[in-house]
Amino acid sequence: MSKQPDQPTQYLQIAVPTPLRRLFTYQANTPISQQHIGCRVWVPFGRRKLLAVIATDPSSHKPNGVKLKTIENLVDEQPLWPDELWAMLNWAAQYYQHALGDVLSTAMPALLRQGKAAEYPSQLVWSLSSEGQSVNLDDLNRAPRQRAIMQALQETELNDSALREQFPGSSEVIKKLLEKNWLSRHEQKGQAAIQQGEGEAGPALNAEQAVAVTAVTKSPGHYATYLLEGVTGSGKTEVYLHCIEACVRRGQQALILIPEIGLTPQMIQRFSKRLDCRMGVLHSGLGDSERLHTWLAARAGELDVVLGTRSAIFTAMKNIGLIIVDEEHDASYKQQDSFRYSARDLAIWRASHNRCPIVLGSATPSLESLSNAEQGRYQLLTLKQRAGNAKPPQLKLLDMRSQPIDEGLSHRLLQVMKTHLDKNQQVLLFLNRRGFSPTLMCHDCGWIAHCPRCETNMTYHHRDKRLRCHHCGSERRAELTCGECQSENLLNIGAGTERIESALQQRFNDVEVIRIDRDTTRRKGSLENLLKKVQHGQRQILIGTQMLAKGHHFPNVTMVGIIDADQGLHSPEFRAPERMAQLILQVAGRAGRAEQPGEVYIQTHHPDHPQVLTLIQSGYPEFARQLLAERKEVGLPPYTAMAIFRAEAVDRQSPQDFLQQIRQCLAPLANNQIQLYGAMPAPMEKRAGRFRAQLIVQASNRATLQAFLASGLSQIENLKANKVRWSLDVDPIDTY
DNA sequence: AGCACGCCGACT
DNA sequence: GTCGGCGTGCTC
Repeated sequence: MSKQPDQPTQYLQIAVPTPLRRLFTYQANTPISQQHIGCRVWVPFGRRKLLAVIATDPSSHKPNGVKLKTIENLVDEQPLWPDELWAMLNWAAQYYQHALGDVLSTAMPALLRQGKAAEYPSQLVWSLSSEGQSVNLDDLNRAPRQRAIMQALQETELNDSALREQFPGSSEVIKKLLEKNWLSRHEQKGQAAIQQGEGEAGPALNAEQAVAVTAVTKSPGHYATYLLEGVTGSGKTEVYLHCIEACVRRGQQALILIPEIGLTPQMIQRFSKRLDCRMGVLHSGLGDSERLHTWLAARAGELDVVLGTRSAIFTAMKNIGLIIVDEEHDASYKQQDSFRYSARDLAIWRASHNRCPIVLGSATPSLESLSNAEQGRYQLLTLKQRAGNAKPPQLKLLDMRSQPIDEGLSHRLLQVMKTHLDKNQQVLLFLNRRGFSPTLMCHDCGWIAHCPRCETNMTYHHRDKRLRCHHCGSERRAELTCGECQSENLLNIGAGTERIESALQQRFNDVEVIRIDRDTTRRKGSLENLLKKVQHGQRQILIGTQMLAKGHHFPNVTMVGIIDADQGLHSPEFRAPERMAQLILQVAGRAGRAEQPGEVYIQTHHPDHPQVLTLIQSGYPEFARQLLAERKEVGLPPYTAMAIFRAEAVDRQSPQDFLQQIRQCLAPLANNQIQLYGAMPAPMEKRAGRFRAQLIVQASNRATLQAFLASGLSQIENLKANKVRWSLDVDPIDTY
């Protein structure tokens, strides 16, 4: 492209995908205007070519002191993002103190990140040619790979990626078949990710649900955050569906975020059954080209509803009218590496800047959201009634102190289980610890099997007699003798789900015991199979981890047992009690969904603990109120804003030394609104062979924190962190 | 984060 | 003599 002689050279600020928190100036070789902000460009960067984004207006001022390179080429004619989303991404880079180039890069569908055109991707689709259709498969018995491919294509045509996935390493075979003229190829627009809903009618709303729907839908075009607090089974989804229908009827789009859990397909199915509109779905199982297709369709306004997990918050929308965040307290909304954003918090920003309502739904809202509701920033909507008049489950404590205990199960718990099983009902037991036993110890000398890479015990898995570290994944054959004294007298201390399962199988030998945890659901489809078994069964015992807790319907479960409620009481994590309560109530919510009222038994060694008592006797809202009072007392979030600098290295000392340097950069900038804690070792100092340390920054509010971090970071970035990897986490959800 | 340059140990 | 270990420094 030739440059007009009368035009001064244009200089562009470019956001390059690198962790460096600054923009880079390039010369333009083609006329660029303000309209190009948000367009992708290829740029030379160091010794490589990177796909970057034009971040600001072109300027005719040449910055001095640096040699400038020229952009290679402009990829997009139009900006990738609508203004509102562009604004959100820029804000997020600021707020989370993350490099804009990196933020923009994570906000793009993978194919756009690779430089593919922002057009509906077409797929190569393979089918049999007319000649191929008349081939007799039995003639191909001596070419089994050819036969397999021909057979598959006889049943249905396959797109290129599916074909190569089903028949890995068969490109030569495919070439052969093509030469024989048995195959044909054509380009087809990928449509797979877009579904047309069926618009089936739902149940009538009860009074509380109707109130909630009216509140959310009454003033379109205005921002408000609604905290929809509804116990399990109270029909939050029904409220969502009505709000979405109203939004779509007005001709606007709805964005729905759901947590990253195995039941995404069920949720999708439920939505597509009910909603009579065009729905796009974004989840982890999707291929790159389907993702891009959905993203573009949403941007073009060809979708009415977009449903997806965390990263769906980056979906471009043409006319957004409603955002829903289901299970808003769920930790999976926070990205835990590189760009550590909270999709829930970004969703609130996005709603407020688009002047649309946002609904945060949960049976057990986060303390942040409850406090926002209390202070009038959010509007609280409560659903107390369970659908079909199901009675709320009763929570009962089982005092474990000086009780006879069999493999972690008290005799009282076993008795109650028996009465439920005798009535042909199902019992669900929850234990958030998989494997057989968390500790393998020598009875003679006290030696314990440790992880070589973490400062933790290894968990014994009985099925394959191996020790596994649940923190770093390292594993080995379980020792038969003590590593210190060669004694054969090794003890398994404590119990995980695998051990409970086998103990129950022995005790209730005529009852089917089903274990659901990461170990029994590793294979694709095995979770679905187990769930199906449970759905149709009766007189069964289910034993499982968190996987059981989230969202599934178990209509025949009338009793729930929490095997160990004490884990949350001793953790150094300040959110641990909140998490534990949310988990217990989520599990408790599995009981008594049908006509039979449910019973929930909670085993504890601390039946007098005030937190435990409050949760049992007064319920979650009161429990949360007390926790909030404590947080206020000691100045923890949500009453302060927090950020954590983390550092890790192969040696123990250098992470702490490096954070100490950071502290020295920050200390002079601090005032009485800022507190620094650390550098100190992380709660689990050694993990996966690396030592970790942290420095906590607390400020009286988010704006103060924000300004403080921004002023300190340029200096910090110039520190040389040799061998130390460091990161900054704004609004961390754990100090892990 | 990449990626190259650069300076010291075991190989053909 | 060279292949390659990873320390260090830079990226418009």
